[in-house]
Amino acid sequence: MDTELLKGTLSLLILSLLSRRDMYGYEIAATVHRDTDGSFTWREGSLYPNLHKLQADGLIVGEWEEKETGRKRRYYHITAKGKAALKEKRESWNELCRGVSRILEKSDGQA
Amino acid sequence: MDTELLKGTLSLLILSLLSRRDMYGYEIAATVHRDTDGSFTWREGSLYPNLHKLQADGLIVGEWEEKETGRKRRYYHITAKGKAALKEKRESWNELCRGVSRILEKSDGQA
DNA sequence: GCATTATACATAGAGATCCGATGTATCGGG
DNA sequence: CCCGATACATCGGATCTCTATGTATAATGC
Repeated sequence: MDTELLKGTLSLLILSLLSRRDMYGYEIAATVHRDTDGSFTWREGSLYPNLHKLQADGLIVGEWEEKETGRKRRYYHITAKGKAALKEKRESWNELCRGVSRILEKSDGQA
Repeated sequence: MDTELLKGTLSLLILSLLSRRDMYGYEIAATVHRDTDGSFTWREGSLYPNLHKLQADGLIVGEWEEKETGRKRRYYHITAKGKAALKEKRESWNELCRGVSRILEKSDGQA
């Protein structure tokens, strides 16, 4: 996978996942990895700074939770502002797909 | 349009356009702008450095041409290496679309 | 019991990309 | 004759993701 193409999709997918339910960082990465059959593998160096940024922008909020038997995890919850941002990012994504598809289809069969 | 998502698509689309026919820089930008109904607007600061890079990597070759009545333009031609790279980038793009779609669809209706 | 692996968070530095600003020069229309 | 569109180019900045590294705890294997 050309990782360069991934840029910008991280925030979109994190927000999308958190719209399902609250999750913690490690769980988010594992879910994406599983749901894409291993196509997407996010590194800690990409994931955690992005989560901090989304929180700083007020799109998500994180809270430490210590389960009875488990270890400490920081669960993230999407905010109203985050849901609005998700809607916009979804639309941007669809617009990007449409645009790229049009160019690729017009050039099809000539490569 | 969230320009962050555009990253990585520039090279893909340039190669795709040049697989139709030879084009010069300004024409490439104008074609993309037109074919996407204005969704994509590439700036000179993105376009020209990228063309130079593609040429440095041997994926395209450029040649100055001075038409009888026109001004000087640098026409770019895709190489065999460029066509191979285009094929790979197309596949990466399809993989990205599949992956993102899966995540978004699973989360649909909950945002 | 003890070592290794998986879980779980975090940051620093490097590399790559795209954009805004700026510069040069030519061509055509009013 | 000026101005906008055409046509190329570069620089610096902002942003993103990755690699590498660090800390700490729980579970697993032997």
